[in-house]
Amino acid sequence: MSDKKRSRVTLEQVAKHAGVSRATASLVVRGSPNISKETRKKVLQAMKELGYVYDRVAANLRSQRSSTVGLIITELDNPFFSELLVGVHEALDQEGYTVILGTTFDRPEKQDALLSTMLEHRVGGVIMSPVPGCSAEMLEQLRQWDIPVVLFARDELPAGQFDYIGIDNMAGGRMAVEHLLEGGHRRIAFIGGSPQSSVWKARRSGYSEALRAAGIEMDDTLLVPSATTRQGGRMAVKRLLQHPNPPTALFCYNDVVAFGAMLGLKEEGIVPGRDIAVVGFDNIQESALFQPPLTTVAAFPEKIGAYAAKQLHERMRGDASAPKRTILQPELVIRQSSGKREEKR
Amino acid sequence: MSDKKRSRVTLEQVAKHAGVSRATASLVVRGSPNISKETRKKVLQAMKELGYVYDRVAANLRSQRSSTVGLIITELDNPFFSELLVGVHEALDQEGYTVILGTTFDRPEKQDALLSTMLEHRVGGVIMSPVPGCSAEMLEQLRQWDIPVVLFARDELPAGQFDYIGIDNMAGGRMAVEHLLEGGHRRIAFIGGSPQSSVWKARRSGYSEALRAAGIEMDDTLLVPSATTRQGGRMAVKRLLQHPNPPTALFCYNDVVAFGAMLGLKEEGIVPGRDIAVVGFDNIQESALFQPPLTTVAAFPEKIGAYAAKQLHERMRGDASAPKRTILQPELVIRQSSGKREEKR
DNA sequence: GTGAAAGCGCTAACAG
DNA sequence: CTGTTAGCGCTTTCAC
Repeated sequence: MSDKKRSRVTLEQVAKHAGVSRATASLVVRGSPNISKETRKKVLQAMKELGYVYDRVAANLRSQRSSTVGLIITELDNPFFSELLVGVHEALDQEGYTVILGTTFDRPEKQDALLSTMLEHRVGGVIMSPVPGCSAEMLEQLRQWDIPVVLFARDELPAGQFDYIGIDNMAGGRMAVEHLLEGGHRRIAFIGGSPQSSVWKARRSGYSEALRAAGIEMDDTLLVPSATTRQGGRMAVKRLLQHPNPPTALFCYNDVVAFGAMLGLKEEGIVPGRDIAVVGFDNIQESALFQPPLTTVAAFPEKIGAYAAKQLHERMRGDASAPKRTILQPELVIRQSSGKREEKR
Repeated sequence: MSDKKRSRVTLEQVAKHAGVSRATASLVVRGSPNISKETRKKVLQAMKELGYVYDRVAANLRSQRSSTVGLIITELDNPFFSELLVGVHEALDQEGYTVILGTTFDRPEKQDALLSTMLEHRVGGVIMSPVPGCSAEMLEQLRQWDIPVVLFARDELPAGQFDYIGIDNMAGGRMAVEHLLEGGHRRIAFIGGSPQSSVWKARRSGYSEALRAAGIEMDDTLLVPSATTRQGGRMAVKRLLQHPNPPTALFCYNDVVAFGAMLGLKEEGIVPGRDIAVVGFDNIQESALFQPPLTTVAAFPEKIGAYAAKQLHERMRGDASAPKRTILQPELVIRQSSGKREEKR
């Protein structure tokens, strides 16, 4: 908390300087059309001379509106999320909102704390990627408070209560595995990620479904969860290599895990894309540049972010219709890590 | 701007419910010690029952303090900046500040607009990575307004006017080039980045100095600026390959450019780390995982961010000493892209 | 220790 | 078109 007390030039002073009333000056500031050209000019002049800065906080307090929105993200070190952030942020910015940023690092307490802080700061709405295990109290409070909340990228919260923007993770998982099946693979592992998360469950369903459709029996020993990091992927692969009957292909929870996995493979002298096929998920920028370039399922983070911003904007403008789920379709991007020779750009 | 008008539970209501005055309730909320245990309990109880949420905005307005700080970053798609963001954000958060985020995309007008918005939102201070060509007016206004501003990562603004945290780019450039010289290279190009930027100039000075010290004549045709992106690095390399007397080593403006450059080289059948040496700058996470792993100059983004946050905090607490420059020392991280066989971890 | 009154900088309603 | 009055939710004197 800052200790400085600052003296602001107030509208009052501007008004006095321009020889009008405070109310008139207020109208000018807000660009009301019902002001004579001359008065406006006088006031604008006075503002400039005095170095007036509009006090949006005071204005919001008085008018009971808000020009800020809260943006809660889980982690920034995964490029998927920073791309997401770019998308939302840019869109919100364009709508004229000021964004208050919060990072949960995937900790529920942190998320609760951030939501509280944001309420205290009178945000007009919140866009968030929820952590698994979000406290019920907090949700209840949000609902009571009835400030619009848009979820994105993950839907850990009870479905149907809030708007949600995300991609079809199940379809994505299916696509990835079908691609591997087409490549002739029969033993396909699903590695990385946390089984508690809704996203993991969805991708895993897609995986299972594709295998089932191909008449392949599920082998739970090929399910190797891990931290959602490079290191996690690396460890998962090492464990998998101990397997008596190891897989010939890996479907990775996401691209970051896939990078880690490929790193681990290389360390063991196994060449991804030749000795073993690897598919990721997200299509973050690096995936095109990794060696070998990563075959992956594109999840369009920036697009998701932009949609989420748009949805929140509508809610904040009064749209009170039932919560809406917007599900984008993922796309398979075939590169070399899955052993195919085609290159799709 | 949200249209919703919300009804908040006010302190007044809490006070009434608890049978005390508003002032007393206020003291309780802020944890004043001069309150009897009993009264406190009553008030806390009332707060809970009514679902009271503290209105920090109203409080700040009245007390003329601020609990928010503005954080202005230039681009998020470069991991260097997202790592920087993590560092600052986390530190600010720990000090109890709420952060308002802005992205300039390296456009001066955008930066001006963001600063204005932040002033309007009564931020108590600003941490920013300035764009080249920051308007003089804005600076003047900031100074007049006299809200603490801490610059980081880049110092485009007139030196000595604001606090600055960064690394020694010149030393970094020198280290990179000296390393290449030790590898026996004589024709070393400096590619990527924008010559207008202070960072570019500093790295370039280090480059020149190292060459001069080695008695090598500068060859300006080996200076190939570009967009600070992978694509930029890729294009720069392609251009350089047309050179009648091409370099045997590349010092890249930063890691992202280096990745692009290596990509471009591979496309031409040239193997970085064997046929040509490549050194980057920043040491972002990916650089350890690229193929070949990138030799680079570590710039410690998270550390810079944390320092910047700390510095701002002190200013906001009233430290009025002269502007301070904090320059961290970079470190060379040798990996395979520069042709050495040692691996430093 | 607690209460009453004033006011942060602005907007909203209503007069004129 | 412009001015007057009231008050957003809180903190801050200053009494008691």
